Amino acid sequence: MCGRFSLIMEIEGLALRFEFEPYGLAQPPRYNVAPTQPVLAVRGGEPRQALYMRWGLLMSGAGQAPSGRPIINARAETVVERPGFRSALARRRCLVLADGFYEWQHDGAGRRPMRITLASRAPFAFAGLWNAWRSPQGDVVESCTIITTEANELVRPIHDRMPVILPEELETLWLDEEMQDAAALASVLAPYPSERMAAYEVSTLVNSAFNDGPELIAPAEQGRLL
DNA sequence: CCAGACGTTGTT
DNA sequence: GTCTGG
DNA sequence: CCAGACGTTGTT
DNA sequence: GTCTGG
Repeated sequence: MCGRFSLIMEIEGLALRFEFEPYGLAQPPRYNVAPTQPVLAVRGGEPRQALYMRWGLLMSGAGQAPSGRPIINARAETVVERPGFRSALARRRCLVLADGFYEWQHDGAGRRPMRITLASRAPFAFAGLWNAWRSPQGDVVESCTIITTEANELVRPIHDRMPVILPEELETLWLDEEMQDAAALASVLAPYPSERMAAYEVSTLVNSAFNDGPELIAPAEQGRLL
């Protein structure tokens, strides 16, 4: 799954790479983005729109409170058929920007945090869905979820699920609101190729969502490399 | 019809 | 909202 | 995802 | 164990 990630590049670089206007967006380097925190998302249209959304989709109740816990992930294998995701998949797709994500490898009693990046170390986009929930007071909360799929060969020793990273050439397709072919959308939600990714062990400092700094992405002493 | 869930992960 | 269960 | 709290009553 | 908060 994907429950923690990083986004370190400055906003101007992200704006060039993902084709949005950076004005008004402050993006401090984030080494430990956790559920319920704001994430930088890009929506389709001309031009594309970048904004912050709360991570964890608030499933809309009938106007009162959001129902249940926020949903930080959606399964690619079932997202097409789930009622709760249906309208978001049709009309509210987005990119969630990142440059690495963390998975905890469980062995015996222990747990080792691993950081997984592109081999190039370039930033990338998770396939996301978003939602707008209006509170009784009239406030609109925009929230999003990250789609997951089965792990590729690189990630499988660490964990059996991984987030969907969109190949750069498919980002526009994912954001295209005219695209309504469910089979075509589902085919986009595939594991990213192992040979273009890398993984290494990091310090358990990343375990606490209160920690955030460059030391979180430093390779662990005598840590594993994949 | 209304009421109540709606999601994932991991662990057992 | 939209779907399932009663 | 992980970390950390988790409860009431009455009395001070 | 289970729930909430980040």
